[in-house]
Amino acid sequence: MPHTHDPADCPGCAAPDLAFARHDHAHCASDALARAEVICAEVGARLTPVRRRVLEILLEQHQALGAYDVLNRLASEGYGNQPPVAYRALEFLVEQGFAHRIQRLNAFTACMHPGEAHAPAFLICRVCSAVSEAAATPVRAALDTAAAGVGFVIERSTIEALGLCPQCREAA
Amino acid sequence: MPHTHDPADCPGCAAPDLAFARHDHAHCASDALARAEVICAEVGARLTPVRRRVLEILLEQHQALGAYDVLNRLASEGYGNQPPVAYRALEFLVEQGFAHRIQRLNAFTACMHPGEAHAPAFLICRVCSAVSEAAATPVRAALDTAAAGVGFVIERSTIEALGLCPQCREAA
DNA sequence: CTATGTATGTGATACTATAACATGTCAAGG
DNA sequence: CCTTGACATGTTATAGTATCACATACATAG
Repeated sequence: MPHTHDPADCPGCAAPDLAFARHDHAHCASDALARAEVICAEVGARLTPVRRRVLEILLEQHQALGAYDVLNRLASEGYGNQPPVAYRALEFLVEQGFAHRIQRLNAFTACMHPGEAHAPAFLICRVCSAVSEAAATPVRAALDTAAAGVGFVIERSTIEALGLCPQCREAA
Repeated sequence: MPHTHDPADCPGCAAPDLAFARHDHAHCASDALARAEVICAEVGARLTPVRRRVLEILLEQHQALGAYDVLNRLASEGYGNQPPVAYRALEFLVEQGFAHRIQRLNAFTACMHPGEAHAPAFLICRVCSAVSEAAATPVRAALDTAAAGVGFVIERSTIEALGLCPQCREAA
């Protein structure tokens, strides 16, 4: 049941460090899914069963999953079990902005802010593998400035950081 | 013949947009190689024939080469022709800071500033495939700020941008 | 109903990367 | 000198990631 999204109402959205903070993940996930459905309806994209299921799988945790991890899940649930099945669904989700590819991990993670224009940076914990989508507007601005200085026009950017999340840092 | 490196003396170093600017590439490449030799001597690392040759190959152009591209070159010149040969040499070069891995391309490019501490950002032209190592200190600072805001400690960062270099932009 | 575009199924293959173990090389210490 | 140990390379095999190409199904507009 899609519902209007009020960030103030959403424990997940309220925290910028979503992936690293305790939060109502069921809400967080169902909300992202609902927003994806709304966006698809608006733009006429088709959130088919496989695509929807892949998004659900990605939304289960704040980590990145490899295409073959996704594929194994799909296969065990009766969907196709050939690589293109997973890759095509993932490609669709990335195109629509419902998921992001994490270059460093050759893996994919659900987008926590579908529909909102954003230049994301990803914070990847090397211990617990949590992936957090950080606000990167200033980062992207600095990158644009550096590029503009040499006459380069940026079309897509990849900003990823590997390190320790607050919890794992404290544990160490 | 190794020589002392004076940036003011180096047409390459003078331009921040090295890869995109016309420059004395022979000088640019031989200089980077010479600096790598000096650094190896200083830290006791061994720039063996394969490693040196791989660095020379990477230095031939301001583009990124895949491990298998490098391997093919090596094989055609009588070095080993198994993947580990290339991967080990590339790993050494990256560890020593003589080369960088471009995550987006699964490829490697020679470092234009070996020995100088730098948090590089890479500008990748999608048309001519040139890769430029841009000054990214402000970018990295913005990223550190964003990470610190959520208590995340960055250990390694990947900052890459895909787009159009000045030449290709003009041509389009 | 059927033509068309889009999505999926499927087999094969290409590309990227590492494990594991054998062999070679070189320099320091006996 | 020679041995020993650390590092580098050679080689086989295999793991992991991604795409091609073609067949089939499915939904919707005309």
